[in-house]
Amino acid sequence: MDLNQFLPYQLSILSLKISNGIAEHYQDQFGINISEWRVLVILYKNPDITAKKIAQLSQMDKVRISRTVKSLVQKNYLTQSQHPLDARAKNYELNERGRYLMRAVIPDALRYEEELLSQLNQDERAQLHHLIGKFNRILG
Amino acid sequence: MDLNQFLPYQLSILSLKISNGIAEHYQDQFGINISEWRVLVILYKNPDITAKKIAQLSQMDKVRISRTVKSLVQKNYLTQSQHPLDARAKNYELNERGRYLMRAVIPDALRYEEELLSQLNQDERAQLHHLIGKFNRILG
DNA sequence: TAATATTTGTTTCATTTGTAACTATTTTTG
DNA sequence: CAAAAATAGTTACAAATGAAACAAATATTA
Repeated sequence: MDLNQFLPYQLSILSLKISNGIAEHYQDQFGINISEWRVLVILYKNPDITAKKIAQLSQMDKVRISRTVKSLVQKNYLTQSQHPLDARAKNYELNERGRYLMRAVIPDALRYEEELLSQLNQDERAQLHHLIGKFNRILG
Repeated sequence: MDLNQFLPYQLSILSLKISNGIAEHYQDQFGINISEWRVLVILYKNPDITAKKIAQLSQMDKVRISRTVKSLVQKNYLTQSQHPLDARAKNYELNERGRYLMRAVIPDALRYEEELLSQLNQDERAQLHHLIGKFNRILG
């Protein structure tokens, strides 16, 4: 048995390389971590949603969401407001500063992705897309 | 920008699913974690090597190796011996109990991998292999 | 060969993370 | 409608992690 040929190992190494690279880049360039980045992306497209909804959309757990929105409010990228129907919940949305940040961050992210994908030809891209979909179906 | 279509995000979710599944399985079945599992696999094929060599082969950092071999020695799966030429280093190898464990763990791991791969046809397997190799080359 | 630099491995410390317990509120049910 | 159950979110605690400092030994170099 060769560790380097073992699929789960290969995948974890690969994904670690990619996400460490991104994490470092975002920390340096924008002072945000991956959790914060994910929540910001979600809120950019989905304004005025609760932590629960963020959790659903990001696949992050509620503790992490709680900490992340707290930090983003402190950094003054989000505004919090009472949920109109549920006193337990709060709604979150990007404030002007948050939207400004995202107008820089998102093109940057897409550029990074495009740079990765640009090394693949059309067939390889399609295969990648297909395989990711398939694994997600397999793994639930 | 859709988080769910963003490649680095998809990869990290995927790899997390796979490695969490495995981690839980190994903890339940054999009482070992992923770090321990990796070091055991390395030592199964490479007896009598130093922590440094383990680090090279596993791509784990030296702190993690140090802790992992310590724990494996405590759990009595490894024997430690002085390195003959370098007083700073120790050699590690599986003892009988460690080899016994690995004779159970390795087929189990390969079965898991095979179960994953069995859901792919021959073309898809080849594509997967190709893409992993390509990404590793791209990302260094 | 003595001084300096490098290497091997461990420990310390701060950070991240997840589980479980908790509070507060809302929903369900008898 | 009151009691019980469920839900939204936070906090407390413990485990995992990594960077940096460290000790000990080896290698280099002047």
